[in-house]
Amino acid sequence: MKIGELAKETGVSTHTLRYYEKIGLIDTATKDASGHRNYGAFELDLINWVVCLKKSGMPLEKIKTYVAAFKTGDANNMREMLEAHLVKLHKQQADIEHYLDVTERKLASLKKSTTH
Amino acid sequence: MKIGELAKETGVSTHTLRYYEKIGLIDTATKDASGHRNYGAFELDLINWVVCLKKSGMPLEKIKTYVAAFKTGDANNMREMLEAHLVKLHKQQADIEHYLDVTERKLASLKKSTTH
DNA sequence: TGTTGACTTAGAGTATACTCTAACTTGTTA
DNA sequence: TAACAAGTTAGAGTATACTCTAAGTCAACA
Repeated sequence: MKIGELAKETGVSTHTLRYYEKIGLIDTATKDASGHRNYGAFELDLINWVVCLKKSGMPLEKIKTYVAAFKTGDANNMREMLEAHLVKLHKQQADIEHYLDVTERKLASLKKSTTH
Repeated sequence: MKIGELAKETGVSTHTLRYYEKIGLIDTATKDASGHRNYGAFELDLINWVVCLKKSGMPLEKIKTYVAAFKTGDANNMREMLEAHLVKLHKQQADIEHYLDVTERKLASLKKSTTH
């Protein structure tokens, strides 16, 4: 799989994929005969997981640490990070519930005041 | 209420409050005899609402638009924005549910592989 | 009255995460 | 074989949102 296809599959632009390589978030890709990056299922999974972490609010530096723990097989560290991440996700869930509540009440009072 | 107290009440730093004023997100505060910004319940509510929108992922530019609609009394625009925001919040809720699921499964498989 | 802490301004600096440009090479199709 | 799309690099530029600095003013207390 070339970089353009990986970009399509993951929704991450080719620019960003090269950027992730540059900052050391992902390993330097192996290159084919013509010097083009070559990716497989492993990279596809990795990028999708990175996207999942990033979208749930983890900064790239922390994702980098997680990926590094994965690469060195540091399961303890990985488990710790995932557990901390779960806690954050649960907090986000509660926060959003609260924001939904506040927004819904705001909207309701807005509708009320404009119909009278 | 002076800027330091508003900062304490809202959790937004004095630097950031002045920044919000500078970018036009909030109006230039009235000043007391010694030139210090003076805030009341209205500003406290406004900043708390801004924090709520910001924390639920709305960029400052959009918040600015909302606040502007509020100032001009454009209830239609406000309602539209709030409804769009609710949709986004519901999407976020679903996303987080998904991320929780993925993370929990990741953690479970990690624990499994390290205990055997 | 002196010192401490909070306030003021304009403007510079920082952090995060891209995003784009220029100049070039390679692969595929008409 | 010409042209066009997609790949390569190093490095510059952008967007968002702060965050801090310098130099000064003001208010309250010992």
